[in-house]
Amino acid sequence: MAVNAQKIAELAGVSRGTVDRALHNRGRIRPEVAARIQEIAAELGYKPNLVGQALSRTRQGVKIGVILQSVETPTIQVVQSGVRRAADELRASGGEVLLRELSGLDDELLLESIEDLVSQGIQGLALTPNNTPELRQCINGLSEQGIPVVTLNSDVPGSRRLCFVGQDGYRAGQTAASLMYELLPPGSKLLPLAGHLNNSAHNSRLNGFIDTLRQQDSEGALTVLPFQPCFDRDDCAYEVTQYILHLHPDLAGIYVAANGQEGACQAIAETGRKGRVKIIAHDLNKPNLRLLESGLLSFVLDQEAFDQGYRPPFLLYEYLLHQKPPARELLHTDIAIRTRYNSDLSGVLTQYIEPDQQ
Amino acid sequence: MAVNAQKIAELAGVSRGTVDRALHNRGRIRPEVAARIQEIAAELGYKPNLVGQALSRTRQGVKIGVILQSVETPTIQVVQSGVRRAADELRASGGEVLLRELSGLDDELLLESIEDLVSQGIQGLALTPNNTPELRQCINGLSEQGIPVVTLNSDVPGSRRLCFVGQDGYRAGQTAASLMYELLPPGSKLLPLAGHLNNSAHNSRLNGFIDTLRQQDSEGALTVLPFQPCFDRDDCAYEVTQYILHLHPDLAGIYVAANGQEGACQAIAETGRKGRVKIIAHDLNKPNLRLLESGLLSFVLDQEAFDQGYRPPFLLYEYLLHQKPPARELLHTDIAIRTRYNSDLSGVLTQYIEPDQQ
DNA sequence: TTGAAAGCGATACCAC
DNA sequence: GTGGTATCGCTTTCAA
Repeated sequence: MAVNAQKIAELAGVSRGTVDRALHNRGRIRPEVAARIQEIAAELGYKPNLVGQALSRTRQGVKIGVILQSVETPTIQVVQSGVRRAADELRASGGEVLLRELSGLDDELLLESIEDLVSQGIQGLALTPNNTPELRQCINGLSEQGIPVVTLNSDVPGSRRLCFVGQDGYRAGQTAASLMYELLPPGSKLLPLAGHLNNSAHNSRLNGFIDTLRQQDSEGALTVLPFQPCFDRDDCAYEVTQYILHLHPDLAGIYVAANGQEGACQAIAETGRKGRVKIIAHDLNKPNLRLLESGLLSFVLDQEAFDQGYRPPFLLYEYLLHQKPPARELLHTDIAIRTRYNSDLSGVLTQYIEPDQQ
Repeated sequence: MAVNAQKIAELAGVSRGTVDRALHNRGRIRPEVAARIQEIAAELGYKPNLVGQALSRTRQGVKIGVILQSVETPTIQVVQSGVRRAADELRASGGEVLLRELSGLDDELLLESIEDLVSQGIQGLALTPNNTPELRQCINGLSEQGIPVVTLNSDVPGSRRLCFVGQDGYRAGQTAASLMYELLPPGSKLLPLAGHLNNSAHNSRLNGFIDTLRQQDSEGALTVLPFQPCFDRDDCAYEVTQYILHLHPDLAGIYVAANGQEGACQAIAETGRKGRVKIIAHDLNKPNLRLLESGLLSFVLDQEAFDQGYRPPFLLYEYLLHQKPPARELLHTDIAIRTRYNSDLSGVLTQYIEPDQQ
């Protein structure tokens, strides 16, 4: 049987309440008594029973707010299912999750939603933020008010958020680069396709990709063509790919840093170059899984979007209930390299990539 | 505020105790009362508060046994750190984990350890089993006694274990095959290196690998040389690789299904074929990470050994405390494709692959 | 500054 | 069959 507060109390000749105050530096206790109690606790290797702790604290009730933007996109829908799962599980532990789902990116609407949730009495907030000065200020303000904030999927670097949960885009781009390096013979020509030019998450992927290829040793070096923006549109990607194929019939690889992979794949398929032009894209979802299975996509780099929704409520819960901060300020989700054979393990993944489930 | 047993009791005009019996079909209750209570509970969407439930049950105390064999191997050491972490976390919830660490594979010693743990009063057991008739019988026996068993890392198929947590070797082999298929030009020669001929886990990798390559369409087909056993020894792998290189100077890829990757890599490096012969091996550990970084290994397929140790104690805990069986009988850990760029995310992985930590 | 006691939610035991 | 009550471990009043 593990030691509990009662045992320490007996050994110290005081009451449980006193032990509690000593161990949590709550004051209202004679210093020498506190010291002795802490000594005894350390000696016995006392660890508070988290279940008891949690149960006791449910008296205050833990209320956590979550705001997701761009819920119309497949990736955020996976994030969403992670949040829902977390909400379910936390409910079974007396926690409450208030979820707001917003379409598109709208700073004003976002700030309104925050206001609303705060007025509902949330004690912690997780959200997909916009990287604007207003929002940074808002996050810092909440933090000062004692409402910890977790950013997810995208970050506001340098703000006073508790932590960020999401992909390390630069690293993901590097990973894509190393895959290309393995896949293609020296001297091969590579085309990077960008999304919107002002999307910082996608840009860091692109930078990671390009930087890494530039660093390759000269003997195995690949030729990187200038990147082309596609605005996350398949029709643009299709057109660009066709055009580049025309200019460079010996094109050997395409890296789709944002969206548009279906367009690029179509162009490759139509020109009979399937398998001869290797394509790497991001995010495991239904269409991408099909492209993997058809052999048009060589790899998909997944950002584990489910985790990005699932973890933040728990991180806040832990922080609020046990004062336990996250292990790191940046909690980068795994960069999962997916092929057709490791994309559907025991049905675990399929439920994540199915956004229209209920 | 979520509904609790008290509220249901009030609405039904009975006591909490009666509600409890009704909801858990414990008998000693008038059927019509039970029915009414269940109806009310369903209507209110009652979910028992898991924290309260857990706390209540700590009175009996949950004692879980874990037995690991071959603790001298790097992979099992990672499993071990997963078990230790789980033990720590469960202790904070009133659970107790009794861990037995055995060197090598020894059926007799294993059975003794089981006996020992059972006599200590464990209510659930997780272990790395040998696939022998005696052990199958033992597992079935424990299961009948009401002691659920979880197999981990390797399985005893068809036994009455609660579930298995570990790699799907066949799928892993398939993944390796698909990587080779992407990496190498049509017609390339491939060498599969096996471990011991009687290791069923390693054999299923090999089968997955060979089957998948045989199914490739003829236009992109690769040539698979007869596999060579290396007995998990680097010196054997080194010798075999040198010999095969001699016979087939145009060798383009090596798949190390078991161990011996360092020997194979050395042979490739020494003959100046680094990068020209692609090598894929299993399990992310210190030496393999170095080989990845040096570029000798193209990919490492990791089996997430940490999870294999971490999850079983929780699965048993959940089962014992809330009668909640695992989602599936086979809980296959992710087949993680690792390159140098996605092998060390935020330090999360490094602590797993560092077996000699405390 | 300290102790005693009342919860948190569910379960188990003992009366009736 | 059913209700009452003690209990798990901890936090938080309220008295003293």
